[in-house]
Amino acid sequence: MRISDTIESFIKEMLGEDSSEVELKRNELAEYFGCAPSQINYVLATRFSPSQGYRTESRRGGGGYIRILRITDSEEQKLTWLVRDRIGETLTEDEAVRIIAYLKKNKAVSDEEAAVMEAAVGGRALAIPVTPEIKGALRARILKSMILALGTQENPE
Amino acid sequence: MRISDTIESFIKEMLGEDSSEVELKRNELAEYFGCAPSQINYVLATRFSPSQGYRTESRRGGGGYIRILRITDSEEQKLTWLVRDRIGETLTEDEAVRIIAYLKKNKAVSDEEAAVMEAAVGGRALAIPVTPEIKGALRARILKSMILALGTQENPE
DNA sequence: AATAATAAGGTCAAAGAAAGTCAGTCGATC
DNA sequence: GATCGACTGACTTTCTTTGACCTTATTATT
Repeated sequence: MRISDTIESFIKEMLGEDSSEVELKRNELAEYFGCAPSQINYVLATRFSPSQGYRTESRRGGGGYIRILRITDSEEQKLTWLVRDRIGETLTEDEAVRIIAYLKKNKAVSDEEAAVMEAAVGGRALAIPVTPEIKGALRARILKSMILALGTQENPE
Repeated sequence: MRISDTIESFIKEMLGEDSSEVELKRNELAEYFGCAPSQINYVLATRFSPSQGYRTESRRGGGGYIRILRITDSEEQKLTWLVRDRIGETLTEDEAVRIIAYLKKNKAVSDEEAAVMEAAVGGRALAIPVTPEIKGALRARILKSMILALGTQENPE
């Protein structure tokens, strides 16, 4: 039996029914399973990557830890793609605001990110002598680019 | 459990709801938590820095103290204003990228926020039939708006 | 008043405690 | 026999904790 699989099961057991989050000590776990600590990282990388529906946080130093989180309901990415398809060639400011609010509500972006995005497509930013058509197109493109940047930012996979 | 975290909570507890200021004795606190006095300084440095919305004053000698103050409109903002003044009426893509890198380096924005910002002023977003002049002005305005949004946004602590 | 003693807090470097990285070994499979 | 997944260990980076020494303020002494 591959030890990686054992560790994987163990963690998934812990995540189990209820909690969608588990915290562990890398060294303890490694000792428990009698393997190299770095193997834990291997397991995380191969079995708990974002594309597999998990996210991990960690901290080094004294009292360090590794936290594994199940990405809850259909994952930011899906939202992202959906929204991206919903944005056409042009966009009013109102529409943009609504879309950003939606992203925020669904935890696809943080409050800060949302603020940045709104600023980028807001009236102040685009107060410039171009036709309304161009402005609309601009808004759509800027928002798309930003959302896309978010999506491709994380997860080196 | 990390003792630094315990001390952090303790202080935040004291700051609590109402008071935005708390005064304490370094040695007393250290003894109370059974740690080296200098650890208090460590906690202050890592958890109550200006960029985290706090400022500290202190005094040595007999009757000395350490005072911790929550800051309302802050230091980091200063960076923000500075940069904002540095951005003129127009901006090339290269300049924008450099400014964003600067913000990132100074921890004024996170990696994600930087990515969003770059996307907003990047070539893809602004690939639209307007003159280079307008594009430059647009870039400057969008970036300014976004940075400004950051400044007024934060401080949920 | 000048000085000495005492009572704080500040600094910094070093040690310790985790976790991360990456290149490379080892089998199994194709 | 080349490739792929599992696994390891040496090295790196990050965060925490401590202690020895420094600076500054107050208080007591002459």
